[in-house]
Amino acid sequence: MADLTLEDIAKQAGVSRSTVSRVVNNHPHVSEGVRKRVLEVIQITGYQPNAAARTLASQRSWMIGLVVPRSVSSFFTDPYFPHLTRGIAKGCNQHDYTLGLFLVGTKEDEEKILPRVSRSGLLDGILVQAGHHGDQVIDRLVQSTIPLVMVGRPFHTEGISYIDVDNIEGAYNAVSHLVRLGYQRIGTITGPSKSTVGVDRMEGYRKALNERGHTLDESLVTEGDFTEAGGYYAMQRLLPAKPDAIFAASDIMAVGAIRAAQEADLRIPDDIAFVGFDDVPLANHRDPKLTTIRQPVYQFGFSAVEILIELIENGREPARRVMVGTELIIRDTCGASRRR
Amino acid sequence: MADLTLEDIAKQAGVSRSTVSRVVNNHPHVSEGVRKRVLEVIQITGYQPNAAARTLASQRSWMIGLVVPRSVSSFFTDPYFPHLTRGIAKGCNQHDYTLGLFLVGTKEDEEKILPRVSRSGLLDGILVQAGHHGDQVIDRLVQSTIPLVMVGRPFHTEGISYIDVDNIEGAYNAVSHLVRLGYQRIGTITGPSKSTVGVDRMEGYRKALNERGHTLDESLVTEGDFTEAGGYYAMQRLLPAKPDAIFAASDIMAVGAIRAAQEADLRIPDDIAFVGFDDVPLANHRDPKLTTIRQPVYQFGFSAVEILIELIENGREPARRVMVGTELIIRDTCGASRRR
DNA sequence: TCTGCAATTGGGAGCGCTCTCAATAATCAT
DNA sequence: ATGATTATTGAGAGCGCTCCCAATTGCAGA
Repeated sequence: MADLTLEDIAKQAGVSRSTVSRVVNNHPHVSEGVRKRVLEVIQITGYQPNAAARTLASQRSWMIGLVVPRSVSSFFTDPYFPHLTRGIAKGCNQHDYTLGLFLVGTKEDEEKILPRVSRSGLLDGILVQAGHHGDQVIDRLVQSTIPLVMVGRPFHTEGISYIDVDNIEGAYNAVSHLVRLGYQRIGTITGPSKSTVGVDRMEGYRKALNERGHTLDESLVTEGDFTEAGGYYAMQRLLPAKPDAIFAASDIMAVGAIRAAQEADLRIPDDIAFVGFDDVPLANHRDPKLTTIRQPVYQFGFSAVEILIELIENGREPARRVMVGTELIIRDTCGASRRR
Repeated sequence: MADLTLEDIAKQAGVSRSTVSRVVNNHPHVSEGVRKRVLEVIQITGYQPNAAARTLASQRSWMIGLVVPRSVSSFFTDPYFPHLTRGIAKGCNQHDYTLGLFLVGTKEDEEKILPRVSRSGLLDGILVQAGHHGDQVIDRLVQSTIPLVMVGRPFHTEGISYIDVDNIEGAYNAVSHLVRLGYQRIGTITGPSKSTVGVDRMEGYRKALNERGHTLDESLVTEGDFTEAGGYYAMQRLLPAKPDAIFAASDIMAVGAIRAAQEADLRIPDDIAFVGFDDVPLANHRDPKLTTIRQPVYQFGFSAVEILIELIENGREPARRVMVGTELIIRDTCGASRRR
């Protein structure tokens, strides 16, 4: 099964190594008869070309790496990652790439992983999940020469390729929806201001209020960290300002915020409305069901791979930028069904 | 930075390729002076040995693969996976292995992935997440010659190495706890009977009832699928049998079951008690907080890697088996604080 | 000083593939 | 039939490393 070489197949098929190589790689200039015969031998023997030898000779590993920096702590808590990973895995599979996973957990991990991913002969390209501003790994990776696509927009974008969800527009739509429903004191629980996700969703909130003639009240804005507990405490901070609606920059935070609101004996959506962001399954299983912004995470991962492959094949320049749209999912917590 | 070869380093340090190789691989028989000089050149130039060349020459790729079969659908819904993956990634990192991720989503994925993982020169060993009985990928992988460790016990274990959580004991402890608290009609929502996890947790339930003089009432047993919705419907099926306590084979199902119980106007734990399994963070953030069995998932993944590496280095025979223990986490839903 | 031995170093083959280039075979126009 | 042209095939070098073996060096003991 294993450990057959090109030469073995060649011998069995009565041709040369070169010819077998041509067949395996689907190159032209092989007569139909020979191609068929070689294919047959390969079929029977179950021959698989040796990955290392192929990589060494062709200088292409057909492997890409997904690097998740240390500052991406939501790896555990957020269903975002399983879906992203699935999309990426699917993309790799479909294009015959192997996926390497590099999770940076600690500073030591960082020291081991950085040299490894930039080592020649291992990866053809790298996908980096965007993290916090100033993350070591991201900064150092970006200046390597290997093709690279950021998943999520980084703070500094000069010359670097990325794919991102249109967070500004998503947040804008969420908040506009609340405005349209007539809410007057719309607060927000933002994501970390050290991440572009956090900043952009805040920007969308700001934009929606402005365009629709609301003034931004600082007492209705507070920062969360994309965790349930973070949302809970954020809501407690917001409560004194008497908001009648909240846009939470993530569903998980919305869940925490709702818990805090309920503990304060507020009814949802009668006393206070909520819109989240992400559309995690959880949000659809609770009562009341969460109105939210859905992002196509699976597709997002899949596309990231395709962009990277395009980069690998056609060069890094110019940098590619892709934005993907979102969708407003109206459920119970925004009160749309009972108002208007 | 990249594309330096051993030969380049050798030239710069005024020694031979062989000597540099010895230094890089920390082999003996290099004089201190030479070693220092070579190390210096490597330091300055940022040389990294070419992975493919090394793999080809040494027949070791220093890479292991994690294969997640199609029948493992909980990949998305369960926090188990992020933690497992983190543990595995940590193990790889610490032992200087690269981690390859192979998620099998569809039948087509299967056809692409199977040849790839068994291709020589790519992986030194494979970790396979246990899935359902009869899963193609698992069966075919197991009979390959490459070192392999199953994460979770498979149905047929002859000759194969695995690491597993002691599910029987965990479930036994959970149910024993309920018995001790005096509950009389203890029901269970099991996992799929096609998985050993499901079977074992059921076995623990059975064992606890038997040993403590309860008889097993079939109307108090129903099968779930490790999802929230599955738990919800399972609970609805159980309700007519009037259980006063439920052991759910996973927290996620417990959450669904609790929702169903609450909709039926049962108070928890006064009217009905719950114990889950997994200790997902979610379970600790809700009200009432879930009593559960904690499994050391991170450690589990880490150990799996170490077992695999041991296999790679010392051969597949004999098969290694490791069981890891669990811990009962007592919170609100079992009613321990108000009873006894 | 010389021999013997161990420690250190260098040279060479080879891992299994790709890819260029030359050789051969097949095809066609003349 | 002949030379020119093109399609098919094979040989060989080389990708960058490891590892064996032989050569060299250093040093202790006689």
